[in-house]
Amino acid sequence: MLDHGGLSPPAPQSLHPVLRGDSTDQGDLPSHHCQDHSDEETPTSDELEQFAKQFKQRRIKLGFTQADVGLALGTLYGNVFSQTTICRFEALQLSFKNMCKLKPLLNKWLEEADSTTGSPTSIDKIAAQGRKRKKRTSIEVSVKGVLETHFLKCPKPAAQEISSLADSLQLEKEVVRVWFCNRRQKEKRMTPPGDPQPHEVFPHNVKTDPSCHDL
DNA sequence: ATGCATGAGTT
DNA sequence: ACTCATGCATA
Repeated sequence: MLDHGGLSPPAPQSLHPVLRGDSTDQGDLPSHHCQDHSDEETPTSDELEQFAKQFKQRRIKLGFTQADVGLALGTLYGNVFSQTTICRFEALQLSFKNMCKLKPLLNKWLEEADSTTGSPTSIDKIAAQGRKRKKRTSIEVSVKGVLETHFLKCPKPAAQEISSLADSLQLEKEVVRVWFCNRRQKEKRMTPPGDPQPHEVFPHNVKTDPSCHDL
């Protein structure tokens, strides 16, 4: 009988076919049956955008920090997340697929948080990572500039090129390699660097042919 | 809020 | 060696 009066306001759902023809399929679920549901299922980038915005607003209104949410998700469903991840979700700085995966979780938390008026959020910490993490290498701005220039020229440099670059910049080869990996990931985000709030511009995957030619 | 880093899963 | 999800440490 009708929809359960949960907390879903008449949100304007802009349904637009989000089709991207990139080589590497990210989060394109094959819709077997043409039965579109109200919520659930793969949302569009626009929906994610709106959800993220509302999520942040409500979160703040309820007086929770990003870290609180991440922890709550862990104690509630077993999936602990860091402040970083929550922050990136709100800023849409994750890949489309990743956003889709986290949305249901955060949505659930929202329901609980605003439904439960003053609930004792039992916090539990399960940190046990005895690993020697390398200290964060601070790359100079000038060096970053050089790297960016190279990235524009060739986002996927070969191992040899990385070696040369690392040598020229006086950096560890591994550091340079990781820098390129991270840079590529940035490009794959929903909110690509350089574009504040486009309309529906998805991160187009350029055909990265290994034809960076001579050096 | 963001930069560099790790690790599991792929190609 | 790369991608992808995720986070410690830091700005």
